[in-house]
Amino acid sequence: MVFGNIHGVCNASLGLGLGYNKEQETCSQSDNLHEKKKPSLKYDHLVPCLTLGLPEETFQSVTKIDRDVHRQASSLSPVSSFSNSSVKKERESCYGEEVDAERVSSRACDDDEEASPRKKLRLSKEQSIILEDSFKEHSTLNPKQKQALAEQLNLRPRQVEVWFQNRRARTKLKQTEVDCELLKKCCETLTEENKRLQKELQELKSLKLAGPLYMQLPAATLTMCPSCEKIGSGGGGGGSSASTFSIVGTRPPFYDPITHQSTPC
DNA sequence: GACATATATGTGTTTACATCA
DNA sequence: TCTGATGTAAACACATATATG
Repeated sequence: MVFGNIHGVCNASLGLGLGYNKEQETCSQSDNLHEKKKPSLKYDHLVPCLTLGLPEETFQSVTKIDRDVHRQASSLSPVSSFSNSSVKKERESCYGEEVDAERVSSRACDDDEEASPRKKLRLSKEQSIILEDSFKEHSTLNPKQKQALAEQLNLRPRQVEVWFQNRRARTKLKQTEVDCELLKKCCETLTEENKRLQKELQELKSLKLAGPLYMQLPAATLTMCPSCEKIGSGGGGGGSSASTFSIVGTRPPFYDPITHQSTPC
């Protein structure tokens, strides 16, 4: 998510985005058939980040999901799941017996599932707890885990799969809401920052009109660039616009409202 | 009865893999 | 043997339907 040029500070754009720590997640799965990584879409480690800089520096948002691992898992799996709807329909009609058998074993307390084909399952508290715990461990399941959970909970693998899908959706929704709030706050902060910068720019322009800036400022007001560690002379050999010094007492131009750190020139 | 939530279903996309020319 | 095209299966996200409290 990138919001470029929200407030348009001169030629630089403001990038307002959500980032995430790319910390390596440890694979908690016991049956590491396929060194499964968690999908990067997972929001648990998203950390909001604001960038104030050139467009090319704007943050690249959540990367494409690494699906490879799931494919590998699926290809290795002895368990067939009816995830593809068309296939599912076909198979349900062809293998009705199998499906019915699954239904019968799906829930101990559902005696008359034949009566209502879409009677909604209500998970018991224990089942929910186990599923939640499992979800905390890993938000996606490989076929083996799915099967094991299904057996443990006396549910169909499909039900476990659906529960995880819906659970991921809920997590994402909640995270989106949190992110939205965060972005609003960031936006407000940046708006204020933009105002301040505009004001500062006006002041600098007015100073420049009156003469070279460095001639007007006491030496004590010049600071060293944290990046190149030199005091820029501004209008020396290059362009005066690339000045590397800033005025003490004001925040540096590229101020990160989140980290409260300035970006070096 | 309206509403929120949980569960289920349908659809489209992506990817790995197998097969074939 | 290598390579690109093609088909298939599996898993997912997402939207939506529907049962339930």
